Amino acid sequence: MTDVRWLSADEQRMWRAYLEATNLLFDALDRQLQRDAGMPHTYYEILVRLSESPSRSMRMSRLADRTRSSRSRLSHAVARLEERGWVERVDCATDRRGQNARLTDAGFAALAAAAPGHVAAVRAHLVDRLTAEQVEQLGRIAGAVVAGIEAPTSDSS
Amino acid sequence: MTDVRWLSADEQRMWRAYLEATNLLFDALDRQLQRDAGMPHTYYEILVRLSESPSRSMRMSRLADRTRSSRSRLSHAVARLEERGWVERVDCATDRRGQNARLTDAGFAALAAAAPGHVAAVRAHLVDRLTAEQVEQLGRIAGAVVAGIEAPTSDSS
DNA sequence: GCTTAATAGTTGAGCCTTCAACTTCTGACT
DNA sequence: AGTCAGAAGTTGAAGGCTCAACTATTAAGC
Repeated sequence: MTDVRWLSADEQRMWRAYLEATNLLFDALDRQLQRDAGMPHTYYEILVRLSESPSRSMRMSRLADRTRSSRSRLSHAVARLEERGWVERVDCATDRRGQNARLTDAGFAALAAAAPGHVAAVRAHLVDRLTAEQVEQLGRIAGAVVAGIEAPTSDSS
Repeated sequence: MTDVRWLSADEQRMWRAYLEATNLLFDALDRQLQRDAGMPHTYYEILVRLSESPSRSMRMSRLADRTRSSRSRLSHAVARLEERGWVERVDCATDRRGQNARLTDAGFAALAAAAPGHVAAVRAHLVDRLTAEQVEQLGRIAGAVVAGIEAPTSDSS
């Protein structure tokens, strides 16, 4: 920790470009969803995960892991989604501490209404701007980053 | 807009991996900065941009553009930074509407103190997990995304 | 069986961001 | 000079996120 390994010129360029692209992209997607579907992207993801479960419901902690969200964040989010009638909380049968979040029909409808516009935006801003090769490259790069953060190497300070 | 071009399996995989990686990465970086330097990443970027200006100051609107931030966000942020004594507002000489944000010595010191830990985190979580080739690939990909969002093709609905 | 540690989830305060006004000033046009 | 559209910044309210407590329940160790 005594002397710092600064970024090289190439690394610096990449990092700033990545930062810029990601900021722009996420802002654009969030704005599109907020405007056209009345929800932030994190809520959209929650609905997606629930919709993919056969029972359209999932344990809170599992849902938090899947959406890479803190339990606190998820708890607040589900409370909001419940107010809108898009999600219900159901007590867990086997564990009295547990809660299941269940997607309601209204929630499914909201998701179905939001999806086309969102996918179009993801295409317009990201997927359709890349070659098939780049799609593969980005997938690999993202995988490496996820693996690195999930399995902290050593100190992590 | 009548029928939707959903993502292919490959595209879907990439998109989710990218989403996951970016969420994890930005959360990790934000937490590191907040914990060790007491500032969110957006504030760090503001300080960086100011520090790179010869006069250590910049017009508010220019700074907003450079940091990809809304004017409102920047205004709030600079207010916060001013409270901490890291930035000062200075009236613009040539345009009475204008304000310049100026990095103070204390602000520069705070940035200098924060930088090593932040760079180490960027390395640990991103740069050092990629090959030189991947650094170049990601730079190119990010550039394409930025170009696409900056120059909206057509409808953008 | 009893104690203790760990898990599941919630809550409230504080902070950051967004959005939509709003004020002030400049520049262009007449 | 006079008008008026647009630019520069700010502000306050509303909503989402983080952090640190906190409750309730389960699992583990003795």
